[in-house]
Amino acid sequence: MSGVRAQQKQKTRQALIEAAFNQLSAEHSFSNLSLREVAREAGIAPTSFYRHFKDMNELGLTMVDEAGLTLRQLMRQARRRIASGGSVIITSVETFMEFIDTSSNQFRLLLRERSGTSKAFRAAVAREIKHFILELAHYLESETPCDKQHAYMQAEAMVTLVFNAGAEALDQDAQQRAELTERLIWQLRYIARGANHYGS
Amino acid sequence: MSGVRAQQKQKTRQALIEAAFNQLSAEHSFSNLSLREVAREAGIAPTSFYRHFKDMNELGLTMVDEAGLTLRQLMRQARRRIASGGSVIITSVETFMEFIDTSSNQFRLLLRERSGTSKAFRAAVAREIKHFILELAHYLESETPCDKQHAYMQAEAMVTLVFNAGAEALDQDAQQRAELTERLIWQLRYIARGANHYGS
DNA sequence: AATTTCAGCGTACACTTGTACGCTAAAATA
DNA sequence: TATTTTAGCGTACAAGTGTACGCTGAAATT
Repeated sequence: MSGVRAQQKQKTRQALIEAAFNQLSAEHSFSNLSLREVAREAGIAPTSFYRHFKDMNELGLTMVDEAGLTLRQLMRQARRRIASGGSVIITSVETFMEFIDTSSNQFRLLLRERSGTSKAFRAAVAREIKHFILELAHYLESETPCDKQHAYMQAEAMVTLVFNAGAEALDQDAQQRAELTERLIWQLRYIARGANHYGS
Repeated sequence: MSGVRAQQKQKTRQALIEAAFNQLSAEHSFSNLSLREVAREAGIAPTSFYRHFKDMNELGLTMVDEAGLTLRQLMRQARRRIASGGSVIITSVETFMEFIDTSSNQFRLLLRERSGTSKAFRAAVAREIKHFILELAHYLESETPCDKQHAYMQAEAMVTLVFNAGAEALDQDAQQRAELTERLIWQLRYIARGANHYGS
């Protein structure tokens, strides 16, 4: 196992994934990608693609997983920052905005495939987001005076708003983003306040 | 003017638009549509398409306008229902869910192109949504004890949640939708409560 | 050392796509 | 009535797509 051979295979597999991410942009969505172009950028022949993925679909699902992983890692980092004494809401929002900024193509993938044309894709993205919501709900339940049900609904609403703000931020400059972020923070406060009122 | 000729032209133009809407579905987004297929379903030769639209893009923007119009008409109807004594939140949500149900392809277009690959599309959808938000903000400002700024942020948050719930509802059966709707209504209450607290 | 496995290649094929070009017939205009 | 306008058609073409098939050489296994 893990010989020169398998190692090289893993390498070009990753090259395919990275090539595909590279080709995502504001003007290019996953469904616009062609197998041939991805293979070209990865430096292999079109037909060699099949040695790694059965389908473009399979590649895509792998990419969703990878983007989800990135997101989860980032939020773990956010939790560390919170533990060492930051505001929950502000730190989370800032961290998420960093994700939009540094991994915009990964975010774009999640954003678009959430309402894309493949049920499997939509399900995969929904799973990632649900993970996110559950984590936040768990936190809210233990740290605030809040019913379990209300904690979940609160978390769901918050994640929805953050995610959507991220989507808007993609098209904006620094100035607009700052305003957007400020509004978002207010909106999260509304929810926190409302949920605590109803859920205790 | 308005002779037999112009009338017929208008008719096939509408046929193109309807053909395109028909071809949208859970598995087929606008960017997957091909000029030829749309022309085929509309019953004209591919090259005749250009007599009506310069581009598939131009068709798409027209479709966004049409979907926005449908939405606006529906919400006007909602306002009438509210005026004759319904709960604001519940009536609005129900009306919106009807829109998802009866015009799902129009909704799908707005939903997807909001984060699609064409800046013009994104802007067009954003415009429709903003219109929506402003209307709601105006209402909230006059009917609840709420700062102008807070009214806007409240409206924005509410519209975001409703829109997103609609997106989720697309993949769900009646049972799940009912649960989703119930959660959504709670979440809107959170926001209303929170905004009224901060904005007065 | 002999054999098997398999990542990557090149060729080939059947399709689909957008659109340029010129024609036709009927409606509109003069 | 004679002329112009134009919605719609058919042909044609270059470009791009996914993928079937068989080969090769080097790594892995026996």
